[in-house]
Amino acid sequence: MINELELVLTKVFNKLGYDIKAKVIKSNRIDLCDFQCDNAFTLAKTYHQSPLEIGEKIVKNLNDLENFNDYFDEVTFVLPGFINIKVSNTIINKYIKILKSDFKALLPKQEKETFILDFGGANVAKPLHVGHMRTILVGESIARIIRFLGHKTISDVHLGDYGLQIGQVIYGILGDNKDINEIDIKYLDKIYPEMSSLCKENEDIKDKCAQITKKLQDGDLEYHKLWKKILEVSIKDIKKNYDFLGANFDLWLGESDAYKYLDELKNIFDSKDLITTSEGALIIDVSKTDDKKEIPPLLFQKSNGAYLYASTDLATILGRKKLYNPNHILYIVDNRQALHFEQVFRASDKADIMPYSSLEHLGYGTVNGSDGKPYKTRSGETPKLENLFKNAKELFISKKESNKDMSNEDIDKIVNAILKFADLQNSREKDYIFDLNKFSDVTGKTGPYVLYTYLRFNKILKSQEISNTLTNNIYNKYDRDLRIKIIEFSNVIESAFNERKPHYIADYVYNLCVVCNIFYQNNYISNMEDKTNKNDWLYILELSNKVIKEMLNLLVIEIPSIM
RNA sequence: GCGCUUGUAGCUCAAUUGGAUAGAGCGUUUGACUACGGAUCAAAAGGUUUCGGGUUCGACUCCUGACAGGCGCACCA
Repeated sequence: MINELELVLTKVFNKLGYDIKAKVIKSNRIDLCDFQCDNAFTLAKTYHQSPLEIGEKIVKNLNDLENFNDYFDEVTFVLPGFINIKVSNTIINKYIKILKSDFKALLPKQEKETFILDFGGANVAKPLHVGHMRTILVGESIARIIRFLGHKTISDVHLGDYGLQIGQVIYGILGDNKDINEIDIKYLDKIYPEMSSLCKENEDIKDKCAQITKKLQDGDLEYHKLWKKILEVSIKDIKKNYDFLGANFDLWLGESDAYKYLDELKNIFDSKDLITTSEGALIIDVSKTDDKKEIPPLLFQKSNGAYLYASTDLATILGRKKLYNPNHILYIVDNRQALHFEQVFRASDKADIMPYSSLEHLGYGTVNGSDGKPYKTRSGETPKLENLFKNAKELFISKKESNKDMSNEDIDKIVNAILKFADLQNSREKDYIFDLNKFSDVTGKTGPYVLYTYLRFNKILKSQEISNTLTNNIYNKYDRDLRIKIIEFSNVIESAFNERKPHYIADYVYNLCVVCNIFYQNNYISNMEDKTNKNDWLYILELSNKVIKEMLNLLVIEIPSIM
């Protein structure tokens, strides 16, 4: 609808001699109008006239349009320069009908592209924590938004499966004389933190662990066997947790899979003379002459010959390019790695592997506890993700007497909704506070509120006959507000896609539900005598529930059968 | 030290990317059903957007300085 309004206004602009594309936005003053256009200000500047003069001219021309009523109820000029638009029932219903017949009709038409999404990147053998939930939710949500617009996505979990922590764990296993068949997730959860702190205290042990890691990477058979076992056990646990969150990965690859590209990668950099030696290590200078800040060089290979995070990330880009030739690679990774990605992207660009512009680091903020510090349990440990789920579930069940009669499946879905909505309504890139109390919160701006709204309407819809016709009537303010809100959804998805921000969708679906609930409270449908009115409303409700359902899907939230 | 980032109601967060009177939820106070699910709805109180300067018709938003928090800076990932 906004696009069409812009076209109409642009035509008037052009007719008046103003060469500019009109911009229409949602009104900031819904007490005054539905939409507003603020172009009179900018026009005033470029054409050296007063906003008043220009604005009034535009408004007059709009009002003189022959087909004015196809679009508008009222267009007015308000000082200092606002053009306020109230749209007509005709255009509202036109768009409602379009959506009803083709739900995606109003989305922007874009050329189909391939996106690789790199998220979830857990480190094998290290316990999962709340931060992993963040990357999963943001990553999976963005993947679904991209797919909704018709693009192709390939999700890759990109496990950290070949780094120092593996050497540490193997060192621990050997020290314990642990039988390979007795290695399970409980053991890994115990041994990794032990070895990690041991290495911090003892340089010699750390060196030994690094040597083991290097030997593993060089193909040592015994270590390889242990590594395989660690992978098997750890991935099984990771999958269990990621399944609970509903994340789907097309690829379960990791750093180790990038190793086969390292030689070729090195040759590419060598052939372009981009690698230099520094203190025994190989580095790549990624600074640019016009840099305002100093970007340190990328460390490509350690002095002992081992490869690092940056090199495997580059090798991964090379591998992805060869296998899938994507248009974009998106990394949904903690903000703290911004510098790392800046270096990697620059290096990739310099060596013509993939251009800088096609690589995006979608950083997310740190998840903190209610004290504003990284989320910890009372005893000071980082809580395991699995326990978090368990606690959330218990809290939810204790919330209401009837909750314990629900099926386990429904409980899981609602708990998921609580966690995901609480998480995804925050803007992606900022740190945020993860409050356990939010787990038990089911009123207000929460997942359950949205689910409740959907289920309530769904019950009415299922019990009624609905014909697929809509009159041109709009019956009251609540009705009108709902229709306008529904139409907005395509614009919301477009912005969420452009900026890779799922919270736009969370915010929208919540607000849509608020409008729905106000409508519900004020309009009683079931026993209505006016059958035309009744059918129109059912038609609208059916559409709004469809929108809610699709938006929830984009937020990775499933709908339970009952609440 | 260099760099990045954040600062909005008591608390947790938004603000259509420079627009009008800065919006929600929680919490607090007060109301609403012999109706489709009360996990709902209506209303009130709560703000010098950390502080100062600048840019302009207009600034939470951009620039600049201060203050306060968080984070990153080569052989971890």
